[in-house]
Amino acid sequence: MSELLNGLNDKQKEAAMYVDGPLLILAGAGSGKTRTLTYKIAYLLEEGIVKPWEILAITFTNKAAKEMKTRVESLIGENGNDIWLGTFHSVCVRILKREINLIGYSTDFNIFDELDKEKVIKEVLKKLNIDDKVYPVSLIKYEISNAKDKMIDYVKYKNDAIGDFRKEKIAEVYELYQKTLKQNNALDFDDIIMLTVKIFLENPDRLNYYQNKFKYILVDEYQDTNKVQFILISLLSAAHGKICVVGDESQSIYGFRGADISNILNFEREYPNAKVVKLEENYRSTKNILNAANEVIKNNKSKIDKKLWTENDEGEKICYKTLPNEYEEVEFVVDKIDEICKKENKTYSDFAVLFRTNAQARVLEEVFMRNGTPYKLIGGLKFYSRKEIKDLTSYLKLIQNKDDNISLKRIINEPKRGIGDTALDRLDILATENNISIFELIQDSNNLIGIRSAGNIIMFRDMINELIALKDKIKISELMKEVLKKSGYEDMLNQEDSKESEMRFENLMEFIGVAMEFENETADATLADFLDSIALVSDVDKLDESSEAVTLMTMHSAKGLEFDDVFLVGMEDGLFPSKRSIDEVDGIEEERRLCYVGITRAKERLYITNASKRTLYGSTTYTMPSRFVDEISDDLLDEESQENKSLRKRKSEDYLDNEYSQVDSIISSNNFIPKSTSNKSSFGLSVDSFLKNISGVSSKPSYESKSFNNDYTVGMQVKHKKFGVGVIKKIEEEGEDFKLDIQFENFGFKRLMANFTPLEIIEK
DNA sequence: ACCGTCGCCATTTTT
DNA sequence: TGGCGACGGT
Repeated sequence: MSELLNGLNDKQKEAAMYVDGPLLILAGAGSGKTRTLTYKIAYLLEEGIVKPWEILAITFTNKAAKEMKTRVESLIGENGNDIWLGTFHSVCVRILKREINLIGYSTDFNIFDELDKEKVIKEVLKKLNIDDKVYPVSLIKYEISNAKDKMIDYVKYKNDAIGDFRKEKIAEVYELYQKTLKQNNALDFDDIIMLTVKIFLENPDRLNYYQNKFKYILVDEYQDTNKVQFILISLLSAAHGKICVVGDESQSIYGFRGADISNILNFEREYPNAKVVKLEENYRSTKNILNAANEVIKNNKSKIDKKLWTENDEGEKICYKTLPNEYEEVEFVVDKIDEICKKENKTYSDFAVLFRTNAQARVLEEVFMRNGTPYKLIGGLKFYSRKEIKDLTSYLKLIQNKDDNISLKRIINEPKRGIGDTALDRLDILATENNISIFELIQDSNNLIGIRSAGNIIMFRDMINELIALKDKIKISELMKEVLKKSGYEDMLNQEDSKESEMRFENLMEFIGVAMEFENETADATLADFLDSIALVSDVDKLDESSEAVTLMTMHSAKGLEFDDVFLVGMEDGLFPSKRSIDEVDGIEEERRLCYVGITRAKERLYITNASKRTLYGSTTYTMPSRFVDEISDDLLDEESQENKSLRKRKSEDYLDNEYSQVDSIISSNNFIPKSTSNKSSFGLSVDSFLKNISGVSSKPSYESKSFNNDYTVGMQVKHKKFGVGVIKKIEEEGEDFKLDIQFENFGFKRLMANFTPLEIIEK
């Protein structure tokens, strides 16, 4: 036997070496799952059991795929590139690029993101004269996506809907939506998987080819696979059954997206000869943290019998703290981080703050910035959904795929070229009538007779044609620069000459930088490849562990990651577990699994916090601690936290009896605040400040307001009382304030808010 | 055609 | 709270 596997424990070794048939690895959090998978691939290759290109390995994120690839390479040498290693989506796109013409799409296809999708649905609703108040876009999006996850195309959906008026309506939308996508030669996320399966089902020879090609299949995070993904994997492994899936049902947190936990629970039923290996030793966390996780998850009914243990130390007790409001909650976090950093030899990247909803991110950002604590926020405002990035992408998508009407509509009048809605509507109708794309329609100037902006449309068309001619002659990054020049986008931003337009331009430059990086990494990089790659990246993929900053993200995004010290913030019933999950039995179980994921991210220390009063979505409420906190027994908490726990329990009851009703009665009995209209009183006082006046409680701490300060310029030398001398590298507008990126001589890079930071200007 | 303003609405998680 | 669409004025 090879020495290769010496780095594994017995169970891991057993899992790595079993390659004869279906294998289910039940891998608890922190049990060395990725390690086992990596070694398994290395073992397969080194033993000569399969060739690299005969391995199909599917991970949950691109980042995980990349990591695995490098690790395999460092274990066995240089041929990791030939392995088919990627997410379900990236692997399927790769297959579709070869096979999609079998189902009547062309290989130039574009991938539509959520925004494109919504646009199409809105258009369809309008065309079908369906009221989007009765059938909201969000609902339809969800219905279509759900159907596709279950392999239900619009024909079947329509059949199933007979007799149900509502469903019949939705079926109509689904049908036209799908036809529109096809006409645009575009796929949405769900199509990528569903159509791949469709090709296999309709073309046995193609299925056969890939069945023979992939002699060994591995799937990571198996608990998060949905029905179509299950079918895909089953089809591909049907011939030889050489399949290894790894997962942990306790970490299944994507049920809302169609992930089907029964895929993993019933694996042994699907594959009766399957071998099962349980990895139960945890290498990540202290005993206290692990016990807390175990205590929480044991309240779930549906789980496979499995208990994590560790030989690590007990570690510190868990800290549970309640703060008056969400601002002070985060201030506590920031102070704690500073305190630990000072005391111990830790860097900011050892910390993570995890939260349930993205809406919480705003306060986190505000307080971190004000305090000068470097942070990286994952998710939230996505780079690729910024207007300017979407615009440039739309140009590229149209250049790549002339049938993409959605992209064309987005940019035909961006920058403004005097082509308005009336003209566009006419083009749209005409194109639909002739069954061609809008871009094709405007190739013939005769089609534009009678349209006032015909001249402008012709100029637009010629410009795009020129860019199309350039497409294969120059590099992607060069093409992007050409687009910005020829389209007048660059001129538009220059003319605007505001802080905002400057920022937009910088974003575009950053985007071009991404393209350059792509060109360097990928041999023969085509525009299509680039567009696919940006459509399929997630925010976590871009997480840079090396940069010294605290990671702020949702618990969902945190899956698969680990940090020394973890803060779980906003642990309040209604927020976490979320209000909407509380009624559903399975809902609360999924939330509990999410909590389990959150807790098990921590290696050394775990902080759990909540605010007794929280303002979210514009309304302020008094909160109750999360039920998950109750599930952690007292002996795992430090003394102060135990007190807080019992106090808070009583206190929240008190709130309901006394304080809350008191405040409530003041509000309702007082004529200052008209209940029906808004939360502003006739004196312009918000409920917040009103409450502050009567009770001395405020949800936002008040800060001394300084005069509005935007005297700073890039390159200026400044002095901060804590960080000393530094140079301003970047200024970004942020509401009425400015973010300043400053490189300090002794304290490194910081991001500060101009209005909250006392800075002395040393030199201009 | 364009731009600004108003009011309504939802509001979990995302490959 | 804020994002988005509808509407109306220029």
